[in-house]
Amino acid sequence: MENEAEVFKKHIQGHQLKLTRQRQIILDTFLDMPHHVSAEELYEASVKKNAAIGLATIYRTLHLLCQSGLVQGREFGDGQTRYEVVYNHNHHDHLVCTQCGKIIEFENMDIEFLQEQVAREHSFQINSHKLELYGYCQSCQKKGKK
Amino acid sequence: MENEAEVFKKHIQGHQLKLTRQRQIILDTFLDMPHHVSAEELYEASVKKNAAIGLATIYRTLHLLCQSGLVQGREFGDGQTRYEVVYNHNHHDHLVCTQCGKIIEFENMDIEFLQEQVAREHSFQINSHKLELYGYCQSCQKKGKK
DNA sequence: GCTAATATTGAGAATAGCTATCAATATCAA
DNA sequence: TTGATATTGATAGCTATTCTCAATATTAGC
Repeated sequence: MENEAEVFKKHIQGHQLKLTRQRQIILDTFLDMPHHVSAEELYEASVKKNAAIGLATIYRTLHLLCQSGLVQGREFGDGQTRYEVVYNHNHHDHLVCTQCGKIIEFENMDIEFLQEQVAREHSFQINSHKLELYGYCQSCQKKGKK
Repeated sequence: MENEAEVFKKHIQGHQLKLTRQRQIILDTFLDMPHHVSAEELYEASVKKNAAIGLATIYRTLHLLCQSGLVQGREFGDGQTRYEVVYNHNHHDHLVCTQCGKIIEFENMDIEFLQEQVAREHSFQINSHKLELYGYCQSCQKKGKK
């Protein structure tokens, strides 16, 4: 099984792209961060490692990572796209706390199955889906009661 | 059972707001349009009825309609928010064709039930949720095969 | 039906997140 | 090492939406 860096390298080589210092730094930084980082957060973390990286390069590299199948972007309603590694990870959906912004991942095969069924009923061919449950996490519920 | 205009009027009166000509025109226009219109589309349709309406007022009135519980906004990944009437409508989710943009609504109580269950497992209190299935509708599948 | 207090308006400036542009630079196959 | 070319950072541009503000419309109280 290849690791993430190898997958990326293979994608680069297969598309007459070049493996630059910036791309390596950005990928390394991304892999070290928690899930669901925004472009801005990745930019700040990358700049700490190497002052000479532009925001545009962050966006360009994130697109590349998505195209290589390593990463996927999601919008959780706060206006900015957040990115997470999908390579070697099971598909999952999210619980989003609208109070503190916490994001919890969950997997549920029964829901996935029912989605397929709905699609069949409407002769729809599903490529991807997005399920988010918005509300209050356990600790924000407690805070609300104070 | 109150109609939409009455619900809106009640919301206006209960919040020391004023029932203006523009707000009435915008609500009427909105109710006459199909589901999932964008602010821009509503703006164009409203301007046709009365040339002196600004885009800012459209956005402001849409916020009001959402607050009154009549309307809800959704983002389907094309960058703009689309609005639909939720008052007097059952909750539903969407199949979105990424080729032609067609949006099909569906209801599925089993999925809703499983969502509640997931929330309970994570001690989460759900306020709302969003489920979209992206792919190709029946006619775009056929076009693809040509 | 007036009038005064105040909510609302339209126009355009401002903002946020992201993408395009371009001259300078780094990469890499030969 | 070199030369063709992919990439870069800085910044201008873009789109959807929100903010600002002086002018105007609405409405409660008389």
